Amino acid sequence: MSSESVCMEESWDLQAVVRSGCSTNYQEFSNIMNNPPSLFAPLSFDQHELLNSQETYETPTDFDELDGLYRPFYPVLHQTLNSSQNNILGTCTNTTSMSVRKEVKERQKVQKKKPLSEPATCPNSSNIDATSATKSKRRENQHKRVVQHVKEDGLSSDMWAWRKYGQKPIKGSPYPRSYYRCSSLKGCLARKQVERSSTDPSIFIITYTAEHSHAHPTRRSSLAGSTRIKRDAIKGTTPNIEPNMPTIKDQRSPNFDGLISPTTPSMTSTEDELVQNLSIKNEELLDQGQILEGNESKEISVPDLVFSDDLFPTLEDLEGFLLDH
DNA sequence: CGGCTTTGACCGGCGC
DNA sequence: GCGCCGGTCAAAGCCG
Repeated sequence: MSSESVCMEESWDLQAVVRSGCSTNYQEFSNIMNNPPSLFAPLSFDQHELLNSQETYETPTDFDELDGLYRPFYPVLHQTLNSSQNNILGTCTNTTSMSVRKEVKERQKVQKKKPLSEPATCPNSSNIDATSATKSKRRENQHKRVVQHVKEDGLSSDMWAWRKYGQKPIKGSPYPRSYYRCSSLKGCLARKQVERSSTDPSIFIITYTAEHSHAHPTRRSSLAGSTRIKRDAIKGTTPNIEPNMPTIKDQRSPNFDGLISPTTPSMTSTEDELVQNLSIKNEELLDQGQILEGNESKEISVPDLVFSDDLFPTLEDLEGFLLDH
């Protein structure tokens, strides 16, 4: 089956796309270079984003200069990485956790947090009408989407911790859609929808909306509840194949449980370390102001490659390495 | 006991 | 304005 890639972007923040996709991470590239891609378990969502985002670049930045140097590596890396995670059939991405952080902060300023599940993080938000905040959030979620088509075994490639909060039958599809929110951090706006493809039941359509307001969770936190999730994934593999749902109320049927719970944070130690290094390095760079987020951003932009600043302490070193290869 | 899933109810967007 | 539909809420119950 050929790869599918669907990108739903209705009012896309291209700048955010470019900035986020261009974030340099030397540590991760170091890991990539030091560890053959075949050693990776399925990559995280963010990692996958890093590896698929160069098509989105449009705004000329400092990255463009290096871009030409890095280009020869793209096919190689993509080939090897794709072969190592062929369970992901296609993806269209727009953001990474780096650019996400600022955007989420901005968003949190204008959203009134629900007192129970989402403690207020911004005191200034208290005077904002909750209804309008909900509206804007829904609208926003509708506009920013990342869609992945994965095989069933690819559902485990997402190492974020998700908590299911709803399931709805979707008109025109025999399979229900499950709704998940990030459970790693209260207040994280990241959402995930999972539904089985009506045309190819072996394919799951995963739609991510909003972004995580935090770095990748640690192994401990990301695995919270994974036992049950795995159990549910096993017990719930029978899809609902009743196209005409009995319309009782809100088109929801009792016992309407046809979709497996897709979140199985099966992280290998290598990937775990890689992700933690990525998060730590990003934090460090952010603290040092090496990664700027904004129109005046001067960040060094490398789409598919992430480098170790131990290996390449300066850009000259990096360019030298690349020219030698 | 904390975190998870389940599921009926509610809400807003949108098309007619 | 109305109804359909998708997305979310929240109470209840389950599980380790």
